[in-house]
Amino acid sequence: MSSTTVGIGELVETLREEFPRITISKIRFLESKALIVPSRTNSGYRRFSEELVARIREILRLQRDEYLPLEVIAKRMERWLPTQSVKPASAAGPFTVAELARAAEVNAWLVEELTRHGVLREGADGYPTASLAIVEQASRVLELGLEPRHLRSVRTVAASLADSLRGRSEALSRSRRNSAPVELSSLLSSAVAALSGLNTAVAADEIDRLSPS
Amino acid sequence: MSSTTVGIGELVETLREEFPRITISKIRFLESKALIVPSRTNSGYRRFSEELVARIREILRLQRDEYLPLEVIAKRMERWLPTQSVKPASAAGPFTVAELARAAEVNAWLVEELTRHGVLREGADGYPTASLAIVEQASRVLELGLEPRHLRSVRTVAASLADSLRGRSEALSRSRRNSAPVELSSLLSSAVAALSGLNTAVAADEIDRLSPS
DNA sequence: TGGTGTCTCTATGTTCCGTTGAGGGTTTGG
DNA sequence: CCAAACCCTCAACGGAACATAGAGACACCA
Repeated sequence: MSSTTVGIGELVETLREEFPRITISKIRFLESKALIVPSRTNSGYRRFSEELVARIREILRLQRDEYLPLEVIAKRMERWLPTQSVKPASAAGPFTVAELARAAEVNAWLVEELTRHGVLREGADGYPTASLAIVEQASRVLELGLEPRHLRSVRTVAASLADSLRGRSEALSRSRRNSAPVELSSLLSSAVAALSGLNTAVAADEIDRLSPS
Repeated sequence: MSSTTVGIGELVETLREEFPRITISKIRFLESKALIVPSRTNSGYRRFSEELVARIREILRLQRDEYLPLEVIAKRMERWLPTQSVKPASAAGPFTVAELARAAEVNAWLVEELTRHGVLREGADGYPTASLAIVEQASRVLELGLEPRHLRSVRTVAASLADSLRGRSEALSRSRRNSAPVELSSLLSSAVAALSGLNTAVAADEIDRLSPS
């Protein structure tokens, strides 16, 4: 129950490895912008849980690698990471088809289509929580004219990606000093960013192939 | 040879449809930051070619949708779009395997692997110019531990994407007042951004599936 | 020729992203 | 119990990026 927490000094010490320019005042600044909500000791000192440390890493990474303004990061993170520990979660699974469709504001048939094509996976007790984000994102893509069947391979890619990242994460964990669980989600973000660059390049080539200028 | 050009007033008029807050002074500002280099009449008036208009659209889109700072946009665009019309192009195809490997600073075997798995396509006279970007992006992805074979499906997705976008582009062109070729590359960027959101969501689900917390 | 469009250049404004410093509590260990 | 190290809040400051506005002058078209 009682997971470990660190103070702001130790936190910055830890983060400095990956983000050399981090400072205590920047952490406080992030709190002032409501991107993080550390807990406090009785005397008012901030305490940072492991979860929160991971969240901060992700915030810094989004800022560094994707140049996102903090406001946008805040919006993006509120979907899938708790500010502190308890999340009302826009909605939590497992879902039924109807619940999922309702939560994502799409037709039930879309959920079924996505399932048929393996984009969504249905667990024993229904669709897992992550399904909601998937449906939402998929519907954005489909607005562009793609068909659900075109999305089949997304699952395939994701599976190999996840697999290779797990391996990498374990390797990193072993090589580092000690604990530092090396957040999978952080690795994942980097990987997806890289993949999306590749997607762009190949799609550009594809367009070129079909209608060479 | 002599394609049409527009003045700065007409340009802003045109862009306002998609970017309501655009102003003449912002266009001049973009030029001052070297993101665009319009040609000039003898008397010094700016003239904007269709190509350049497309480029400006893309700049504004990157700024609006992906929140990129102008400096980053500049860097990103210098790869694949001409500032004006002639591009030195970091290198232009068609390439041989060796040339491509050299330009992308990778081993020749990687080029061959990528070809074997359909990520790269070889034209009659060699690898097309777009191949360079593909190899560069792919090598970034592979650093994360994926294997070339995992990238197979990237081409598949890109192909359906390109196909559906072409259809959409034609539809849009027809429905709009007149010319406005509706830049494929701009549509493409939006689509890839959407796809990358989906990738993230599915990969997160995949990680969750393998090691449920 | 006059009205509108465009030019350059300089000044001003806004927002984001922090940093600094004053003034004052807390913790730890010798 | 006291010093050194750590942490707190709050308000002021600062720089860079992103524009906007206006003055003064030339260009273009009727």
